[in-house]
Amino acid sequence: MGVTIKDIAKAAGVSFSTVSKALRDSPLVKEPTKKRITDIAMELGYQPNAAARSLVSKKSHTIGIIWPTIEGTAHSSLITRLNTQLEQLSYTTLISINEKEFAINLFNRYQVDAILCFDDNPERLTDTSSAVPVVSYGIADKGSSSPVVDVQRKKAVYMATNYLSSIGHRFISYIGALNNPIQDEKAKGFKLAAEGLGLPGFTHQIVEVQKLDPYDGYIAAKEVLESGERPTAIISGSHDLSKGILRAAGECGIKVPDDLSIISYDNLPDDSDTPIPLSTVGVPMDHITLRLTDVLMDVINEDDIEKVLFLEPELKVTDSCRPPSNH
Amino acid sequence: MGVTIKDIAKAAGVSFSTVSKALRDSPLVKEPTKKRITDIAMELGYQPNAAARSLVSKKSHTIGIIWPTIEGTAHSSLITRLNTQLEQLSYTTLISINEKEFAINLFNRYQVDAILCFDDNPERLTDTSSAVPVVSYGIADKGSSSPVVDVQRKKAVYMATNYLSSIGHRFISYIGALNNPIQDEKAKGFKLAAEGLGLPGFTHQIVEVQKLDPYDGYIAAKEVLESGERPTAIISGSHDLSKGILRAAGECGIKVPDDLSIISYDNLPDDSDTPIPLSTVGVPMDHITLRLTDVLMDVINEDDIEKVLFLEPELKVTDSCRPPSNH
DNA sequence: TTGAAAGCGGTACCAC
DNA sequence: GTGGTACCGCTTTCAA
Repeated sequence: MGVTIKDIAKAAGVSFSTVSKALRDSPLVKEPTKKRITDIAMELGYQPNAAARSLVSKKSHTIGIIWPTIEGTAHSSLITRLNTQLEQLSYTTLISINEKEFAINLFNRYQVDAILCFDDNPERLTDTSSAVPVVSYGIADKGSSSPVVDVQRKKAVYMATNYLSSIGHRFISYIGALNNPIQDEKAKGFKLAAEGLGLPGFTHQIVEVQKLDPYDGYIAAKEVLESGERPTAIISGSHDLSKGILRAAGECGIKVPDDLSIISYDNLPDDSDTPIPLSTVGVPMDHITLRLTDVLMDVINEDDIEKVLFLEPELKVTDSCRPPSNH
Repeated sequence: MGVTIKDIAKAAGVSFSTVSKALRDSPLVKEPTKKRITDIAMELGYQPNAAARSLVSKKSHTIGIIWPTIEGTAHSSLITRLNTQLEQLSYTTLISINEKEFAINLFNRYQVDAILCFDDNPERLTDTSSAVPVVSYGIADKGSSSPVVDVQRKKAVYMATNYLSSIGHRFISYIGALNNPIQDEKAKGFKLAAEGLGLPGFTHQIVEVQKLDPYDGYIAAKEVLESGERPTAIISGSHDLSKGILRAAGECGIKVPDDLSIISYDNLPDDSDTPIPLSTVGVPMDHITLRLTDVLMDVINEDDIEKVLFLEPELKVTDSCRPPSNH
């Protein structure tokens, strides 16, 4: 097996406790000694043993992320950012794709300092006991005992719907998935706003897709736009869906925003991979990353933590939105 | 912090070494004692400390997977299967999305038993030194010192191309990505076969896409099929691309397989989410999973390991292929 | 400024 | 069958 501090101690002719201090850059070791030791460590390719270290220090400087829905690809971008951000706070990230309970146990055994759980199914109340603090990214749940960060998807789509009606739209469609609680939230926001408006002659429509790829948006939009009576505005459940919707509009000879307004639920910064800049609504990814790492640091330091943290969605209106032309 | 075997020992009125044995189901402990101890452990919610355990046993029963290209979503399905398969071998899986060198160091510190690296960039020769054995999934590379499992993407597409020409096709298009070495391999196989055929009047064409979503396949196929002279067969770089291609064909009034044959590069089992069953070529996902876990177990047990393991692609011909109608 | 020694939570090998 | 004890590699007092 690998090189230990004892090997280094022998090579440097000092005691192993001196090596330990030197490697942790302790001021208790004289500079020349320190340099000699670090040089030898480098040369020998020393890697500190995380097991031994976390055993004694009770800290691993590691965050465990539970991500059972890997195949959905939903959170990959957020996880990448979190990984980067945590690295800057000198934490490393470990991911498990096992289901919640199993992964929590796994990370408890590994003594990670905190766990972040992407739980698409917040319903189950089974609050697995965990010595390590757990933070969930999902939907605020009254019953949950661990902190939850909620990006208020319902509110986001609600805001978008109200905005579109406020500038005159009277027939709005929502295209999105309904097949899990997270996605369903968005549709709920749409329904809530549309039904709440109570405007005479106002029409709304929910079109379900199974996946959130551009392709699904394309298919759904084709159906919507080729039917007799068509909406003057579409709200889409994701950026990718919107790409497909844009293409469908193009093929149907429908101009955005002249004949059709589009708002996309989206956390991504505008990466301009669409023909026109899309109007979006949602909590910007950077906010999510920052707040999530904040909460993780808080639970690690046992600071006072609010049980539920609602992040505020933002509506960014661009050229993809305009009052309907017939008004 | 958590419950330790000493807490259990105290509660059960036995020594902590007895607890250790009982929990590992050693035959050296009398049944009633064992039961009493395991009951107490359960009640107290005992979780063995992985750090302590791997420190002394030098084994963690954990495999580290390095997956820097998380956002590409390419390997998610394979990773899910690996996770399941390894679980059955009583290994747990930990994933890092950091870049290779960093992740290797991380997993070395964590004393995982073996590392599996999804390295899309096998060119860089920097063979990071690792006390833990590393297995790569990628492209066989003469220089590499650690075992590589190669699914021979080039050969797979080569086989598909030759098959299509053997049944009479004289104009074949390849639709796929070229933007990384892995994807490029497939295009190389196509080119190699097409140019090697040396048939008079044989035409081939490579159409590049940036991503492997159905949408990209749709766009590319539209272009190909709407041009004047069009191919009688298309080989596609992925299952998802093929879905888009099928749709494009449908919209252009081109019948598969009557007017157009399609073979898809694919490792997935037929999940029949296409209107007609697609012909596929590639190493079946189950083979990959099995061989990969085999190799991992081998390196762990220090069995003799072949440095390079080529897996054989299979061509599965279904109703999406047929000789061109004008022949 | 350095070294010695006591653990951290387990496993495994001894005695009894 | 059970308990005692010596580690695993490291951090952290406390003495020298």
